[in-house]
Amino acid sequence: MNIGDVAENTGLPAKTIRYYEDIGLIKPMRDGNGYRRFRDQDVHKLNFLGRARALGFTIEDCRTLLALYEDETRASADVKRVAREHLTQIEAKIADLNAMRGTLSHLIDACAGDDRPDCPILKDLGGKS
Amino acid sequence: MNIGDVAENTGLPAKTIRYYEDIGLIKPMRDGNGYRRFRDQDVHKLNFLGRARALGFTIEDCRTLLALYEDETRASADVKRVAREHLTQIEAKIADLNAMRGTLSHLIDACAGDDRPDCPILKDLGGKS
DNA sequence: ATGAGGGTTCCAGTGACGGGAAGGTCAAGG
DNA sequence: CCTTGACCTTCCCGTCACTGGAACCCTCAT
Repeated sequence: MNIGDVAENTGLPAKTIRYYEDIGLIKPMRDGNGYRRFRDQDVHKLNFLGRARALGFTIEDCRTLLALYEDETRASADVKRVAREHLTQIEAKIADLNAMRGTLSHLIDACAGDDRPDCPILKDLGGKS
Repeated sequence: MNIGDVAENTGLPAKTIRYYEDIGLIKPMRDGNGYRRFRDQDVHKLNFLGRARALGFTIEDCRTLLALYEDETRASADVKRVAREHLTQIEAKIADLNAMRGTLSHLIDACAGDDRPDCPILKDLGGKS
């Protein structure tokens, strides 16, 4: 399989696939003409990576998870720890965003949104609360 | 005021303040020795920027908001539009993160987290659901 | 004179790619 | 045989909002 077919199959852009090779996540073979040749195992890894990235894992987490995936002697505790730490990050981000949303929607509700200059949003940002 | 005092007053790192000057958000004066000299209006702008950034507005949004802030003839509708668009982005992000959190916590709950290799997290990422 | 503690500029790096240039390869059609 | 168009390759720059660090200047106290 060439990179275009793999891109279509995995849903990952060709650029991303090349990037993943660059940083050593996958190691496809090469044909005589220099084209990358992807075996099933490469495609499988890419699907793994795509799903892990979709769950928000960083590339370094993905590297770790992939290594655990390939290691038949892994302890599931190691996987779980990585996942739990990531979950903690996600929850922290959600909390931050919820705080922003709360403040913002409050301010938006208070703003007339007409052609007059008075604006509680700017008033708040300006510190005159 | 020199940059160090401004940094302390606003809570913004000196590096960030220099960056904001670089990209034209503020235009502090210069002393004879080349040091930046910040007037109250500069400090005020920086506080504005700090608060807007804390609400998650992009730098370009901040530029827009600052321009509106300075424009006595603005329409609050313009401010509100910027804020609403940002709120939409935030809500989209929250939705994404909530979806991730749901899947992740599900998988984490299903994982024994012991020294055995069996792991529903990896099984899911591997596509064998 | 020296040292500490400001300040300055400029360059490189972050994460995870995306855009685009310049060029090699391949299969099909005229 | 030649061309065309769709692939593929590498390489470098840009993103966003900074952060770190090097190399250097200024000021004041000892």
